[in-house]
Amino acid sequence: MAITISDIAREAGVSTATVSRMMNQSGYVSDKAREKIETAIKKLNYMPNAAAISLSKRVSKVIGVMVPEISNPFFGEVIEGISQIADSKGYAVMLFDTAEAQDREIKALTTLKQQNLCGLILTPVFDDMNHNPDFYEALIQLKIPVVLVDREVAGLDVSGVFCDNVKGAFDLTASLISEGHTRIAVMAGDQNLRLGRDRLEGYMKAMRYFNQPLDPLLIYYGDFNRTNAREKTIEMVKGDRLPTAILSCNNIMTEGIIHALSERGMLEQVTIASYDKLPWTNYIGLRVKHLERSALDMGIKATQLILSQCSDSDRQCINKRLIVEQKVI
Amino acid sequence: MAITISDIAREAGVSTATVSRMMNQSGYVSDKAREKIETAIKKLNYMPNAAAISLSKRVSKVIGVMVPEISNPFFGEVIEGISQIADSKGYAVMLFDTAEAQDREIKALTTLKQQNLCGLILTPVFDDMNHNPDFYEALIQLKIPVVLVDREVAGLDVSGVFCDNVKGAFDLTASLISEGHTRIAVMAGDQNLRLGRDRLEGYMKAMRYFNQPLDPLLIYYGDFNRTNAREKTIEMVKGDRLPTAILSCNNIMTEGIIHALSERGMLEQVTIASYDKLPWTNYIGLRVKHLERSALDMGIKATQLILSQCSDSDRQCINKRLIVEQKVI
DNA sequence: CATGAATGTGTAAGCGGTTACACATCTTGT
DNA sequence: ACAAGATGTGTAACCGCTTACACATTCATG
Repeated sequence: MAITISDIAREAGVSTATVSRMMNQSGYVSDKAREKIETAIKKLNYMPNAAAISLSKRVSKVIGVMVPEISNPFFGEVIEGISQIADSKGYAVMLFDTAEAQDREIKALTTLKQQNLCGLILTPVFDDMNHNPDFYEALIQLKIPVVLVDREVAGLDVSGVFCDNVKGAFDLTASLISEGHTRIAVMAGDQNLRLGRDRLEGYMKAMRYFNQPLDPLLIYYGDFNRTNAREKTIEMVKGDRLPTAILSCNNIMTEGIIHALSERGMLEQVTIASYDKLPWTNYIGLRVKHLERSALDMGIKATQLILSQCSDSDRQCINKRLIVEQKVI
Repeated sequence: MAITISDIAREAGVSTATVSRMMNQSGYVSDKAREKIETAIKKLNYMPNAAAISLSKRVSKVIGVMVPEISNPFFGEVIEGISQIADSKGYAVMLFDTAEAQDREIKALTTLKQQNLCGLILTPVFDDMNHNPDFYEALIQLKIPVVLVDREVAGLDVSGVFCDNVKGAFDLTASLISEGHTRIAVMAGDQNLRLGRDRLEGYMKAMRYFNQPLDPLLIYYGDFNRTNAREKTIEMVKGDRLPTAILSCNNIMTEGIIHALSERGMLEQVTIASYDKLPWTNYIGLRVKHLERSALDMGIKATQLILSQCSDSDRQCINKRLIVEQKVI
């Protein structure tokens, strides 16, 4: 059987209340008592039971994390950032992979609800409240601090760490234009996601801003996934008038695009610009223009945001909207 | 305030004990009572408090997962597999990233110990008990089911999901030999890890088995990391007698090797065989011989193992050592 | 029809902490 | 020297759920 607070109290010759007060640095504890308790804790190697604490305090030092795809390196890095901070502050991380599926998202939320989590870091499957009302209703009912990562949800008043998607796509497109490209195709992402719409908008904005013709035939609608992007690219290069450059709205689709072009032996003929980097292109000297931002940093910032909201006992904190830097490389 | 079991008991006109018995399908509950309770649960949308359950039962439906590097796609996939099974069985996953650092591993274990986890899936930083005695001592003291993934620890009597590293490296090497290669270099992994030694052994075994000369100058000691492998490869190709093939003992080092060869314009001249696949090579039509195994499957198997041990109340289960399939592609 | 087993239910004591409250004792300022 | 606050500590109720135990029924059987 594990050592309990009563064991410590007995060993130190004080009451459990005093031990508890000292553990929580709440209330008064004399130096003498403190010392005796510390000795007892060391001697018996006492570790408080998290469930008991959670039950009486109604919160635990556990942060919930929900991501739509763990094996996406972007989220891998985000989680790494979260884990770094959480670990160092003595918080644990409870992870849920929603696999981009709404039902798993809902299910995860119910599991989560039973755990007295101190906060939730979330990248939702859908960033539209109307698209997913049950989920968002349940989310609000949780009444715990929530921090969104990467996908902003219009109308949901919680903190978040995002990037400026319009600007990012604008900058990438502008960079292509400045290199003299005129026929620039875009592989847009899922238009059900705000982020997908914003990036497409950034592209269009740049085209207009620099007085480029906006050819609707150069707009391809992918859905952020690899296979689909590959198929769409094959379609794209089938015609006679090849684009000279392609803007890919995320790194996974970029892989599909590269795959398709490589199959056709056209990798040299088309310039690719990718939203988010693809580390491996560097290993083979394939220059892919991309927008770089730090997923690690996004994870770190999100965790700091959550922790500050958790400790803010009176819950008076204003929700913060952090925008991370990103630059064309 | 959340709905508790007493609310349900009152609503259904029974005692909390009956509600609890019905929730746990333990003891007798009449159909009449069962029905009334079910109605009450639906009506009030009751969700039991995990901390309370954990406190009274001394276990929770939470599986601990400790991996040395989340952003490594191999572990990403493992976690995905774990998450799939855990989710479907109503278990939550508590994740710890040890970042290949012993101190973080130890720290994670203490956090973990306080959580009444029902089991732990673990890929340790060091697979040698003597190398890390404190950690393994603490691990055993946990007295919960442990399942190792990928890194076997000699002398630690717990379940695990592994692959046959000697055989894998042997097969890869044999495949290179059968293609007529004679000067086959090997980029060995960290020799502090059993898995590193085993893979090197597989290479040597194959060379001997097929009567190939075993040139010690063809053995390079990497440490499973990319940058190091790149540097070692640059060294390797500097000399006059180039190897015709390189066996890389993991996929991360393979990236470093490809990087080095690509820089030198030698990618075509050397055949690469990699322990574990590199999905992206496929996108650019770069044929890299590799050993394929399913990380997803390893995660799934590990979770099933943990769950079967958790439910095996009398803890009489023998530890199982599962070996996953792998084949040269 | 008596009787022991099977079935069904409630009471109350935990699980390991937290914390309101009561009750000291020690400082101050006057 | 004394009231009033500051400091320090213990008692016991409570967090929400499980479960041993006691007590009722109902059922099958000789």
